[in-house]
Amino acid sequence: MEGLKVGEVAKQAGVNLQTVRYYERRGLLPRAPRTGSNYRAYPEDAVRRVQFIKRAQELGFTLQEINELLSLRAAPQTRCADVRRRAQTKLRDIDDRVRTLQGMRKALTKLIGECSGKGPVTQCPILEALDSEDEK
Amino acid sequence: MEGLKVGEVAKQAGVNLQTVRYYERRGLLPRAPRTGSNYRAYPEDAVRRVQFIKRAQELGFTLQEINELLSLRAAPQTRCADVRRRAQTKLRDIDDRVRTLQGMRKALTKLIGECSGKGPVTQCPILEALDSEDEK
DNA sequence: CTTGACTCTATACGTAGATATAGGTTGTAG
DNA sequence: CTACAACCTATATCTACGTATAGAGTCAAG
Repeated sequence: MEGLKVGEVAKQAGVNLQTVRYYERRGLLPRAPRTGSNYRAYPEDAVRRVQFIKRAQELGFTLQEINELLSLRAAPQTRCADVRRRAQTKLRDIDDRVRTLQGMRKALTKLIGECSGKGPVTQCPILEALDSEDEK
Repeated sequence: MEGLKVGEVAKQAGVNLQTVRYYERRGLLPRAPRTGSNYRAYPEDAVRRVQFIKRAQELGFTLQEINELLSLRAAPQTRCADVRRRAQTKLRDIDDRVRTLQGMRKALTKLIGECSGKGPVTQCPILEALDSEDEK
């Protein structure tokens, strides 16, 4: 029989069995075609898709947002300008996140530097770094 | 009376009143000193701290992780090497997130480029971008 | 000295995102 | 044939993170 069974997808993607079915119900995975005995038969790339979802979640995207990201391919009937507009919105969102993370990154680097030095680290450099972000 | 009342902190930080108290209970905000009538009197920087928490949450950090980030100042008795080690762990975590986001960023940029061009976009470029990330 | 907006604690409820369980079917190894 | 694992649907339960409500105290304006 063609395709992966739900347990195989779950195992390969490193998630719980129920999670895969849950994603399908939520529409994050396309509804898998069924075998004669009503078993789900997933295409190979379902595993990649689940892994993508997990990664995106770690970055703070909700399942709803992830769905939007995943839908950003141009479906035949989708107006190109629309896809473009939505992609640009997502792009701005991502850039924001990157900027904030780099603020934190800088603060941590500074902390590590100071800490390998001599003096005591008296303040909370992460808070400071993000403050200066705000002010700039 | 010195300090901000809980409602002022909440308003200035743009969060619900209960959220501030909740963060205090969870240890994300230091327990505020109380006035004679048992009102919380927060220091000015409580607002910044709440804002930091919110930002970090949007980036996918749990309250537990945020607490760890906020604790990364060197308390007088904290061993410097320990702070350093923890900061480096967080730094790696942040770098991972940035890398994944930049993979997505690239994919979206590509999508936008293709879409402003002529041909139909048949695949899901976000998935593709992250795949190639994995393979490299 | 009352009224209204704020505070307190304690407890209940709500939502997102899973994860578990119950009761039943299928597929395969012995 | 039997047993056992993996599957099905439906429903219940769990965790993290809030948010709301109840019942009572505080404070400033009129």
